[in-house]
Amino acid sequence: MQRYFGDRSTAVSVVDLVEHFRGEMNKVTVYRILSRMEAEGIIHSFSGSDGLKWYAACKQCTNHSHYDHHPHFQCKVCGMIECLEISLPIPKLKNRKVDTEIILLIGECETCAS
Amino acid sequence: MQRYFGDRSTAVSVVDLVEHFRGEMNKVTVYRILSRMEAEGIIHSFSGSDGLKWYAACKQCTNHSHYDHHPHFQCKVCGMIECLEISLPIPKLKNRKVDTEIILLIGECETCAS
DNA sequence: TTCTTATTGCAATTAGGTTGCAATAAGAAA
DNA sequence: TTTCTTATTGCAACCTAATTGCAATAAGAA
Ligand SMILES: [Mn+2]
Ligand SMILES: [Mn+2]
Ligand SMILES: [Zn+2]
Ligand SMILES: [Zn+2]
Repeated sequence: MQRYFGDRSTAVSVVDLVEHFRGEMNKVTVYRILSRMEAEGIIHSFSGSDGLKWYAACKQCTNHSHYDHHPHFQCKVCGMIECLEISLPIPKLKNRKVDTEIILLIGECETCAS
Repeated sequence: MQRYFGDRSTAVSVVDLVEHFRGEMNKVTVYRILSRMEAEGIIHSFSGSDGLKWYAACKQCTNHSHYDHHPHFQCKVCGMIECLEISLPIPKLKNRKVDTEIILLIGECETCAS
């Protein structure tokens, strides 16, 4: 599982992971390893637009602080999701205190757009 | 159900709706009416940070075009979600075509912050 | 009324995700 | 090596959101 995330730069849904490791390990084990790796700061998770859970490798996270508050981009054609190493400004709202923003940009990736 | 959304300015999760109309109508009916109202442009839906489905009244939608591409704000204390009538700039990405952004701002609402 | 379509209730099912518990694997201590 | 202890895994069962099939009822048009 460690190797799986080490070799890829894009995110992967839990559904796909369970399918990928089917026959090799139980789906409960997949969920548990993912939880462990997230707690250790190796990967981070987020919800896709359809509500499914996705995971991706962390680039600058430790088990004490997750630097995973970055936007993600999903291609509406092939479904691929990738982490964006950019930081967008958090808008200020009157009478409300905003401290986090969850952003999912949707469009077409390089492959699907050409 | 129409009245329910007409009287409120915040979003409501489907779970809460099913609970609210329990005894009055079947949960399947709740889901079906919501689908219908969304198709008619009366309400719009989105996923919360936990993956649950939420609905809110549309202010400028028709059955032909949904103007529901606005950010939402969720209070991490009371869980309330509201539509934000602001539009944030869609960032440009190299080699990718971005046409939609799903944004959920998280923080504390006026009531919970004071 | 009669025919036709739209809506609803209920049970069953699907799908993502979790929990309990026993079995096994891995490590440390002796 | 042997023994004790902890961590990991498999499997079945369970939970909850959401969907589907189908019969029953309601609503409208003819
Ligand atoms: Mn990421
Ligand atoms: Mn909204
Ligand atoms: Zn693509
Ligand atoms: Zn609040």
